[in-house]
Amino acid sequence: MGSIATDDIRAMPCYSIPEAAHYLRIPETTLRSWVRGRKYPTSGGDQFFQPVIELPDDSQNLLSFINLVEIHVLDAIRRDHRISLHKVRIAIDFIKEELKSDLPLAYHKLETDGLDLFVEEYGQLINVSQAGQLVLRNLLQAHLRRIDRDSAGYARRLYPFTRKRLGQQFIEEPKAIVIDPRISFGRPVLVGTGIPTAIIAERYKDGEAIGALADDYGRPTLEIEEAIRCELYTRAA
DNA sequence: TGCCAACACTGAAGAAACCA
DNA sequence: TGGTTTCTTCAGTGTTGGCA
Repeated sequence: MGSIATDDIRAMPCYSIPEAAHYLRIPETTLRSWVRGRKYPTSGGDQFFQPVIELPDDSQNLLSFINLVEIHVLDAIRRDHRISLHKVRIAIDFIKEELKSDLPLAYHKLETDGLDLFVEEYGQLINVSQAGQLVLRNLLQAHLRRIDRDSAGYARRLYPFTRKRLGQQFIEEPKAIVIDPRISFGRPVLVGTGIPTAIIAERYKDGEAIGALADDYGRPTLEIEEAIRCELYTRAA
């Protein structure tokens, strides 16, 4: 059975909704709906949109690192391939049952057995073509490749996307930024260092040149640019 | 105490999916 | 095919907490 201890640092609530939305480049309101649900008006009165992601503590609006990974995967399924949330819920329930895991979106079996199960279930739900299944598979794999796992198969590190999405171009983005709950309180840092991207972006905003920052930290210019992109991304970008 | 920023909540609109 | 429902997003308002 796939589950994670509640005292595991990865299951601790530590990311606010705006913060998680920023790191994962998802509209804040969408993320809020996914984790808290929301009511919406219908002709027969208000209905409630059920949350898709379960927070570690319902009384706090804080996400865990595991939630971050789940949303990273959900985002690939939902937004990049435009699968309706209704179908996503059905497919998630299906793989949850098949994988015997409470956290199917954050569990390694999604990458092995689950991906095919999901594609298979998704195919049954909407009768997707072989070509469509291949595209879905590639997109999901691109997102899953950005997750490092421990020996038990649970997400240990996440390499968030830092660039604006243009079709499938983002699939080959460099893994320059990492979110690791054991480093810098789980805030994004340059890979292989403990240097928070927020510090780099702050210095850049204060007028320091990218080249100077690269020299100062002894890191390639590309990494500094990725750090700045990660932090200074806005919806208008 | 008042100001400000960040966050939370919700109405409304529009697009997409669903269904008879 | 058209009405209804679902979902996403924008925009506006309310709340809360930090700070001078």
